[in-house]
Amino acid sequence: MATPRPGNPVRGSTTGRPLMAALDLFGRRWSLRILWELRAGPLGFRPLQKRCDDMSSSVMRQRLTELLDAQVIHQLPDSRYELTPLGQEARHALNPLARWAERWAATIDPQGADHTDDQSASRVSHPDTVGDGAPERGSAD
Amino acid sequence: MATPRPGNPVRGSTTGRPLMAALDLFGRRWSLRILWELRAGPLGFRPLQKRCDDMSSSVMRQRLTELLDAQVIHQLPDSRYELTPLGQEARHALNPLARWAERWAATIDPQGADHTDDQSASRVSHPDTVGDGAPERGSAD
DNA sequence: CTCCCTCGTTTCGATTTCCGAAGCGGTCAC
DNA sequence: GTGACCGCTTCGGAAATCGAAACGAGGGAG
Repeated sequence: MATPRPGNPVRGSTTGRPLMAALDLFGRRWSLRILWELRAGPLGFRPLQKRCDDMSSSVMRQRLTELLDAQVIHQLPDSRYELTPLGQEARHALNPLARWAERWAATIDPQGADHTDDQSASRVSHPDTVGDGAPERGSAD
Repeated sequence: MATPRPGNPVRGSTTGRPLMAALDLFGRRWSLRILWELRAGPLGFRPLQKRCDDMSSSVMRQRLTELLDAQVIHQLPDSRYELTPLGQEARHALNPLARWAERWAATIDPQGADHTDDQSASRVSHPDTVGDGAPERGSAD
């Protein structure tokens, strides 16, 4: 399937508006997750796959190709995958969504839910919630 | 398919971390688009469908059910769909992504810009990308 | 050297999701 | 009545995704 690019018609939108292209690209299964899991640094194929809850390798290859094509990630000489600067920006654009998810959890689930099989919702220690890999940013959040 | 909720295991993640639930919910086709198209105010089923580039009604019903279930939208007495406060927040959390999409377009387009089977690609000012809808009434954006 | 493990990647059949068109019952205008 | 919307459902076919197996390449251990 064609990699969505701004300026082209995409799935579900005949006009190539950038946002629609982005919504197509990131609306595909696992793309956002891959972006998210690469936040802490480059990862190889199989390690990345494991982090993504062992997603199927065929789909993973497909997503990686699309993200490479969209210049959101690139491949290092040692063949690991890394976010491009553009990719890092996209990843940062995800922060508000992550924060919203926390509020969401708190709102629809005020007491009942014990998502206690992991350390969600109220902890800052896990490098996994909203924490950027890099503390030194002044960028656009 | 079960509507993703924070605190439950979701597709592709056995832990129910809120972000993963959100990524599952919004990673499904059209969900983000629906959120986006409801930004300007409540819409009925068919009008909304038309705005979403005539997506198939079956999938639309499915997405609506999930979003209702997740309390991101609700249904008015006249049966139109509207963002809940929570939904509006989610919709706002999308703004950075919309802005990123613009930068993305600007970055990767200069080179590959011959996708000329539509009218796009070189105008930089789309009136409809980040602009919150409904300028005609002073809503709270 | 062989044995074993990991790596990136491809292939293929089975399952799930999505599409798209048709149809249902309802309301309102003509 | 007819016709045009409406919210919503059904169903067959197309497409995306899954999951497991396999490939060659590389590396370390014995």
